[in-house]
Amino acid sequence: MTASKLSNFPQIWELLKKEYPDPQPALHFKNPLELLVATILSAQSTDVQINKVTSELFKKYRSVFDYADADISELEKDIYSTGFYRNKAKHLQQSARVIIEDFGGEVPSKMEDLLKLPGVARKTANIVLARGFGVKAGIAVDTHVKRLATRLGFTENKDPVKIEKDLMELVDRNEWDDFSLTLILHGRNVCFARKPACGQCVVHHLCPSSINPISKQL
DNA sequence: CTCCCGATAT
DNA sequence: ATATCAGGAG
Repeated sequence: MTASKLSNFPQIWELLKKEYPDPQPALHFKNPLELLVATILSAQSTDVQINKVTSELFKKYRSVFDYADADISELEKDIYSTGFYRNKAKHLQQSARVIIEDFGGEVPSKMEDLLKLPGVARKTANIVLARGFGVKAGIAVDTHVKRLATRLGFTENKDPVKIEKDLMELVDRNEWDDFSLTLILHGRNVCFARKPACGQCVVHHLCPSSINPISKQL
């Protein structure tokens, strides 16, 4: 929590906003249920892979009852290529049953309720709340947000919940959702996990982790 | 902390 | 062959 590193935040965020105006989610969905399902499936997978699976899945499973009553091994096959398919199938079915039994069959729109669904923690809940219901409950911290927030010096914490808290203090509440999406886009396009392309980064001169030694000074 | 796990890029 | 991907549960 050193003030020197955090001081770059306003400039970095302004430049990233200019680089990614109107960032949009990559997952395809038409309603809160589809968003919830796609986000549960997205764990440790790519959105390209998830969209490939959900384009068929959403034709077959149209309501929470379709998931609740599904044959579990059939559901596992239907989501197989997303990875972690046993856990995810179980989570989808059990979440659907909780939604039916405790929430009147409607995907809940409160953080407290979403966290009662198996397979849903803060990252997934934040996405569903922000994009599904327009509720600003927090900032979705996924692997990209975690990596970039650390590299850019926005946090020194490693626990996603603590990182989220740090970010919520830095970012204006109205920009929470855009902030997540922007960091994800920049992480996918430039600030790669393995070999960040600092030479192509619009904020490399402000980044404490920039690999380019020339532009780090001044 | 470990485990879950397939698809893709390097 | 290994690292990584809109993570979460036990």
